[in-house]
Amino acid sequence: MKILIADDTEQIVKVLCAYAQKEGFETTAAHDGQEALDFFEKIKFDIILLDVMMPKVDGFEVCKRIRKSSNVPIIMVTARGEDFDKIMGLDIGADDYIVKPFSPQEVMARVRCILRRANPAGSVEKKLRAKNLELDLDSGAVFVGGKNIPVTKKEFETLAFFLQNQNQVFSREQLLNNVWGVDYDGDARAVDQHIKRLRAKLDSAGHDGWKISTVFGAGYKFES
Amino acid sequence: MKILIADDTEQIVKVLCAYAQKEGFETTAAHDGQEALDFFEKIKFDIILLDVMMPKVDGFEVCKRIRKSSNVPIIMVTARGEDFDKIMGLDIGADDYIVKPFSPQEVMARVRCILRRANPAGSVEKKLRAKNLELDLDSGAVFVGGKNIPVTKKEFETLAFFLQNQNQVFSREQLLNNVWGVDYDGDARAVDQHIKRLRAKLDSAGHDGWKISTVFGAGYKFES
DNA sequence: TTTATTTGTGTCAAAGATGTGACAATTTGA
DNA sequence: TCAAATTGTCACATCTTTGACACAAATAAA
Repeated sequence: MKILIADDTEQIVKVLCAYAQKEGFETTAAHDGQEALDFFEKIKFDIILLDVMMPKVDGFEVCKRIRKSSNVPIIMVTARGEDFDKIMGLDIGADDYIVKPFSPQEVMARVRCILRRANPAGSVEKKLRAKNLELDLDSGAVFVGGKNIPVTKKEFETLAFFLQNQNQVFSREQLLNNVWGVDYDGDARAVDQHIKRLRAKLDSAGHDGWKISTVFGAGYKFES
Repeated sequence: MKILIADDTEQIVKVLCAYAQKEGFETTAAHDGQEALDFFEKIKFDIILLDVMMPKVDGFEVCKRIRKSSNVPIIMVTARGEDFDKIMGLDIGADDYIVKPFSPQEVMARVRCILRRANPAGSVEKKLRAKNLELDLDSGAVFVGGKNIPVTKKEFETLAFFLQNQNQVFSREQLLNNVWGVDYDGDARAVDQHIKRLRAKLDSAGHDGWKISTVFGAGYKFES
């Protein structure tokens, strides 16, 4: 699943990309309308997120041009609710719209909703797997060898992030950025606690060819 | 089975289409009265849903014009209860009407009801099942292990929604949107009360491999 | 070996989420 | 219209999660 995220605010792009990746999307970021159109020509996306106010070519125009050649789902992002009619009116052709400020979760919920609607067969992969470990993103459930292991929200998100980036070392700071959010400012050792709790739960369930390992002086990685 | 859904609010059209599709309808969406009439000329629908307030040609007018050439079942949707006489009076010729805000499930129940009335022979019993739990969508009855459990309307709708989306976590807000209606604005904790009351009733009836479980920090899900 | 740094882990308190009873508001039915 | 049933709000008790802290254990460096 590929998603194009177009917004001229670097911070927003980063956060949304992070979340989209967490859900298993391959993300592409554009910082103005022209760049968005360029990417659209080169890559076939499954869904597109467009900010209305962007340099060079604004979101409305990008949306209209894309619609000339594609029915790819488009979600518009705007700072003002008044754009509603313009966006949802038939002349633009967007599928949904979101008003700033929004939470990344809200955005991803809309994305999932749109994709589910566009793909009723359920061709969206909602599961993450590694050997005998399985995460169900819909139910928030973790299975080891088919056995359900109850985990908390943060533990689940942490584990999901590792599953999506296997065999890669992440520093505590990187994990905080990706799982907790870019503007989280707490003790990096909080990560340790979650790793510890995850290990305890997963250990008791019995591994098979995978583990969360410590890379001394660097951070943690999920090995499989 | 083909259904025409005419409403100028994109959000409402989308939700209703999604529900209708889930029940096996082929859906067509119109966003104003003229569009609705155009579709009516081209396609033979089994039932038509008309919003009263629509651009270009309002729902009353659409209904009247359709009635000149067809007896297709029509359900009117209105924001005010005062339109009752106008809709149900013989001068219009609608078969049923629904007042906003409504829940998508309520609409589909009316649709099924009208269709059964119009076509008694070809009707199919609509039932939802999970293990020893059974919901009869037509009568609104709940059975656990064959034993009837009396539940209220909202409780039934909540449970029905869970049955249709098993093993998926829903936030209180999502449940409000899907069961209470998209433009319902009340305390999200109302959901808690219904869950609590449902649990109490279902618990006393004896489960078997299923339950409504709490996902801390996320919402509720129906597990089976 | 000694020392400094990093990581593992038990404990705990604060923040926040949920369960629930009481009651008010609303709807339904007679 | 009144009474009963249903639904939603509020307040409060309780439970969960989470992250900070302290100290022990492990690792790397000297």
